[in-house]
Amino acid sequence: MNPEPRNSRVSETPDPPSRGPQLSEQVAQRLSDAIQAGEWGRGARLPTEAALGERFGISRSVVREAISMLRNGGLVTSRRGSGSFVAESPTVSLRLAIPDPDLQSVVEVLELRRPLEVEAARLAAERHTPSQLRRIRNAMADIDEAVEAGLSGVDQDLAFHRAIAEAANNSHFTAVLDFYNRFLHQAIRVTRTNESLRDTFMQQVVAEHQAILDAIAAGDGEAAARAAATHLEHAETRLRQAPTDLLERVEAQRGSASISSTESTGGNSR
Amino acid sequence: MNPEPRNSRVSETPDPPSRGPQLSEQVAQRLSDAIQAGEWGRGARLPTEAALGERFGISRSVVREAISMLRNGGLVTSRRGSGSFVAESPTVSLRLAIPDPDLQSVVEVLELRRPLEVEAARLAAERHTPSQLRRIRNAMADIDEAVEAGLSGVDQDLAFHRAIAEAANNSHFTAVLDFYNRFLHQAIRVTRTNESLRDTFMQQVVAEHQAILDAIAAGDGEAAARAAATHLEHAETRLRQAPTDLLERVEAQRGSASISSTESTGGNSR
DNA sequence: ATTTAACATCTTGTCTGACAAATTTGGCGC
DNA sequence: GCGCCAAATTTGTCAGACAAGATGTTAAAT
Repeated sequence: MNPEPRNSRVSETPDPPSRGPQLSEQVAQRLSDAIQAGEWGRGARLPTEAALGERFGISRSVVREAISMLRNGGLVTSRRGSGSFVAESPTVSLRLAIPDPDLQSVVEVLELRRPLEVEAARLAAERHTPSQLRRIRNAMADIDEAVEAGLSGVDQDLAFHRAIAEAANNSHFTAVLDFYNRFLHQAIRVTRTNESLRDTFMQQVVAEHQAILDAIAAGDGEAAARAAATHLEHAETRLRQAPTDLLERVEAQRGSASISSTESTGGNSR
Repeated sequence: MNPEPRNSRVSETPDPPSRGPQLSEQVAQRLSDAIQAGEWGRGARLPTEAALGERFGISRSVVREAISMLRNGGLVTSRRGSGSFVAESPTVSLRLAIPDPDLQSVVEVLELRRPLEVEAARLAAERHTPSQLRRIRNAMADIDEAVEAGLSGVDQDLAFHRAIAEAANNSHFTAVLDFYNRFLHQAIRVTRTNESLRDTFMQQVVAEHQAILDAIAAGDGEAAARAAATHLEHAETRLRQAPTDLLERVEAQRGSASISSTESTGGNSR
């Protein structure tokens, strides 16, 4: 029964929501700024949704959307019945678009990965625990097994490299390598499943893997680094040898499958 | 005493929302899964919020929250009046918590950064454009300027390293280094502002920077890599020389932020 | 007096309905 | 076919209500 414009209710507008792109985004931005300005310290409970709505002159829905953004950004956490809190450990996030992979972008990613894997191999040689070394060996055996079973062995290959990164005992290596693995997964698979190349390649790959493993087992960091560097250089060479093939296959796959993955919401504990 | 499910209103439940942690999260997960399963291809418009609500047996609010999560995760985009669409280029995200910096975590990050900066220096030597070299020189001059002005020069120092990463002409290097810079910013500042150490340190730092710059300017990738490696090893040494100082300062900064009762069971599920 | 149990209150999560704003669609005249 | 306008569609925002869970207070019990 009140067809008046929606903002006439505010006799004294507490804060005129400036017309703009997205109201909830503006609010999220202002809240984010306020948090980083230290208005509420780490772990502090921030005002209730109703209070924030009044403060910004908006409805609770918008406040909830804004807080949802901050929550997804890792800046706040919410507990039902209790409130929303500034995160104890704010997070920064690095995002990577996953377009249709082309040779250029794959090469760029490999360029970044190479020094990381080399260093990871060096650290793994120096720090690996017995169980970690065992896991690397198992991963290598899994590759053979998968290949003999006629599979591409891509997942097992990635698992091998991941086991090495784990043995470096520095979680950042696994995190970054996992991150870029999501990007490389498809591209690697494309080259590896190329039938004509697989047989000759696999011999090389196995030998190179063995060299890395031996160096790590021997605790020789320098040798492990060299072996890893060699392996990755050869991997790039192998990739470059089948560029047309790569592009063909990618093109064929474009229509149906959307390659991607985002962990928008974290893992469920149960 | 009557725990009748709140969904008794639905005579035929289209899809019983299983009891769980967060309803909207479940829906977001299921939507994410459906997208990755290819139910809707890239750029496709997904069903209206009302339709999704009916499909999952939930209200539009929850659908909106779920879609909001996916949107923040870079998986979908929404256009008012038009609909919500699967993103053309989905993204993966890497997240890093920024706790109160302790020596251990800083060292781990530096361990990851070192091979990246070394490789970036090598690539910069081989690929830099004249304007990029100019920018590196300017950044180095800015450090001196800032230090003479009594500032810490931290921002200028980071800008110097960033200019090198830019000259590598591989965007992933700048992205990852920027990412970890957010983490290191505070820690570096703490050590650098240590008055007693600054004078002697700055001479070393300037000399090491100069060596990197000369190698890059000469186009000598190997020399640039060596100079960068030396610089970063020394940086870690300098950091380790003032561990107590670091911890002191960090402790001093914690006071301002009210650290309320830390729930033992609290933890963070994400 | 201390511990335990019930209660009142507060806060976020979800539901429902409505309207606003922007886009898409269809029809109409030409 | 093309341009223009109105209607239908869809997301964004508002408003109010209840449910679910957490917190703090009070009363009871030992």
